Amino acid sequence: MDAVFEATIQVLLVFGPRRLTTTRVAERAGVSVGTLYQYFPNKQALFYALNERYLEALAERIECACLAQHGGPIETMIQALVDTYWKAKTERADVTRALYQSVAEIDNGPLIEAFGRRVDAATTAMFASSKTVVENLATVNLTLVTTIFGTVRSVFERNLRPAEGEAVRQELISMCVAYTAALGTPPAGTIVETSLASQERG
Amino acid sequence: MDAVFEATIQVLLVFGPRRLTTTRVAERAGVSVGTLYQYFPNKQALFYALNERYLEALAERIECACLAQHGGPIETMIQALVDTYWKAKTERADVTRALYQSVAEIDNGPLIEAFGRRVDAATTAMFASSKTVVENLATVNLTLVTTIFGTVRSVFERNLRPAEGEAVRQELISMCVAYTAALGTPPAGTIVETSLASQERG
Amino acid sequence: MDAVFEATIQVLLVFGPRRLTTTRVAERAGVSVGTLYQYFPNKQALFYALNERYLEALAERIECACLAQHGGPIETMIQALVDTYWKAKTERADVTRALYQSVAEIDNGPLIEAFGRRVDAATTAMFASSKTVVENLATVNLTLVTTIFGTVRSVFERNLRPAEGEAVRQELISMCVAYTAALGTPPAGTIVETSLASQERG
Amino acid sequence: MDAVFEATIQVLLVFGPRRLTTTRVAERAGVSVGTLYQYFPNKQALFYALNERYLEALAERIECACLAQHGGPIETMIQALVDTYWKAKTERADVTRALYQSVAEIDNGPLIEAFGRRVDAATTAMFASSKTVVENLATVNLTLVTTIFGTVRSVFERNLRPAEGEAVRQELISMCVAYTAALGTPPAGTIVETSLASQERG
DNA sequence: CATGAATGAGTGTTCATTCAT
DNA sequence: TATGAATGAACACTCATTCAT
Repeated sequence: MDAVFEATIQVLLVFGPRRLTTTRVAERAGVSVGTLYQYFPNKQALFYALNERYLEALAERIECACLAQHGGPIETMIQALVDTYWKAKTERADVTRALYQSVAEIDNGPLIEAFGRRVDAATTAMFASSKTVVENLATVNLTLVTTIFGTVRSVFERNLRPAEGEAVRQELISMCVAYTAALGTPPAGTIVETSLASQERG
Repeated sequence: MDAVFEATIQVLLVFGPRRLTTTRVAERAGVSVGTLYQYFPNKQALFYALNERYLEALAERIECACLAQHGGPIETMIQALVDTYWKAKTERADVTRALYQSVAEIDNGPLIEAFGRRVDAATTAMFASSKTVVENLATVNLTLVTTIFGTVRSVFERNLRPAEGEAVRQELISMCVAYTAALGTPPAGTIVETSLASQERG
Repeated sequence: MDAVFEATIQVLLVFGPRRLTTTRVAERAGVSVGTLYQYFPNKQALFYALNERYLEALAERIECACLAQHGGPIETMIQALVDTYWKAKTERADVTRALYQSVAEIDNGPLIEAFGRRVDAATTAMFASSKTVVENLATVNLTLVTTIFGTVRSVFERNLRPAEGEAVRQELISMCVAYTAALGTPPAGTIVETSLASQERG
Repeated sequence: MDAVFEATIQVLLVFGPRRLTTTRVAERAGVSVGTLYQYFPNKQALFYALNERYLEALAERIECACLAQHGGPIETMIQALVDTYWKAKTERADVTRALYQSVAEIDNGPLIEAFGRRVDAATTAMFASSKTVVENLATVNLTLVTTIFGTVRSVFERNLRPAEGEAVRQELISMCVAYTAALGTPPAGTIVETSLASQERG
């Protein structure tokens, strides 16, 4: 079973989503096609399960990391969040890349959506536990999570060199920290206006 | 020709990458398959051209927007950058989604890479023209661009509701502004340390 | 197209319904599988078309034969009917056998039903044109047609030797003639009672 | 064992010959596939046994019915023969239909042939015991049996409504009786000529 | 004996690509 | 140059059969 998932990733990386065949996956996993179809009713189910499993593990990991930061300072929270997500995506970059490709096989939209909401909940709870009171936490949290997710994705997509990726990771933390730090004190005279402020008026 | 590109996007959206066939694209474009193959030697070439064309237009648009901000305040630059990119991706969300799916057909990695570098150059030039001097501009710029690219992608991927997307867009601007504002004045006593500083020492 | 039908029959006879594959049919027909699928959307459609075409031709042939007998004596009508049907089924016994086997591929029930009704109509019209008035013509006709159809089928199914088949054919005519002849004069004192009589009373 | 046969029929009726699988049969019969293969070496053997068993039972039933009529009047014999066969086929119409479909799995030709010959023997003996002497009994008997077999089959195949089927059954008896009654007295001046006469001359 | 997971040859069907018209 | 019928390799999936437990 694990072998099948691993094989799927390998085939995805070596052959790409177009030339991934159930036969090839089975072969690589060291089982027969028939066996593959005893585990998964069809090809899509295999991909769905692969994504589900991956996102489940990732969600748990993030939830765990969030819980560990409860009550701490917001900067540490952000750093922990970025680091956890980044590490999870980076430590097995091949898996990450493979899963990005699996869009060709299934529409993992709903899975990603659910995953996002789940992480939102965990991080919101974490930030809410902070001593620093954040106004409009829902929006701020959504922004942080979406930004972090996206930046990691973009680092992969742009195929940044390791050093560049590392730099972006550290800067992302700074960015998020600066953002939350600035939340309470909007600098007067700026053109820029946060949605929080505008929404409060509107 | 344009009809073919448009048809490709439509078919991609309606049928998904798996059930996209050259015949269907040709049909939708109002030409015969044979004609399609006179324009493009094969299916991949069609997708390559589609992506290339799209990214070329997008790059130009961003370059243009950057040039317009030369010499201005950094906040306006950021706002312009985010707005331009966001608008480009949002105004034809269907195309954006379709192109995200085209990974199944071609590995657009190199195209995206090149596109990123080109945007980097344009934004770096823009930021360099600002009165505010930014230390370690390359890294800062890379972070900004990568973050902006990624966040937009993530908004699509997470399928955020329009209001949420809008909120994230505005907050992203705040975030980038706060980040650049904080660059000159690293708050003492923080755990967080920017990669710039650490790299300068390392 | 005709080649495909012919090939289907050949493959059906040589390999049987289980080992009939679209590839084999195409091969035998001298075309590629792809071409086969341009004529017929799927395997079942091929079989449906084959049956439809065959039954259509057969129905026309019978209708034609029936028309030719209009106004004649009933004995000649019966002989013509049996002979026409018998000849049609026998002259290409391979086709007949092949079609009997195609039940495995499609449920040709509706086709057969419609064919039967169509023949019923033709024969009823023919018998109605006879000088001999037949009471309860609908039932008599149904019996004649059903019996003739069935007997031919049974001769094939039982794999009777040619001489036996021929004998049965001739006797079947006698039987049908004797039946119609006896219709007007039910022999007194018989245990047997025709449904006509019983229905007339009931 | 009986459960397996019953299950086979059920699966045949519900899924049709194409989607009948050994696994499904085993499942329905409440045993494992392995067990199924201990009873029957392969799928064909199962079908062969099913047909054999059915035809054996049917033959016995007919033989029995024939014996019961020995020495009686020919009309009663015919009625008994038709009724016995008709009832056997009709009382479990589902089984009858299922067996008609099993042609896809095995060529039951030889079984049917043997069955026919066996019935021929039984009915010939019966008719021979009648007080009425039938000339050319072999041919007459073959005709009667073949006609009866076929008519029943045709009633199923044409999917006649119950009332129609019943009418045909009664008329079939009349027909056979009329046929045998007319055997001794060939009506002068008819075009029709029985094969008996023609063969005797030829 | 009974089980049912594992096997893999075989099948229906698709679709990128070609080429005669 | 445009066409679209023809091609056939490739694929997802099935199912009769085996055999370790």
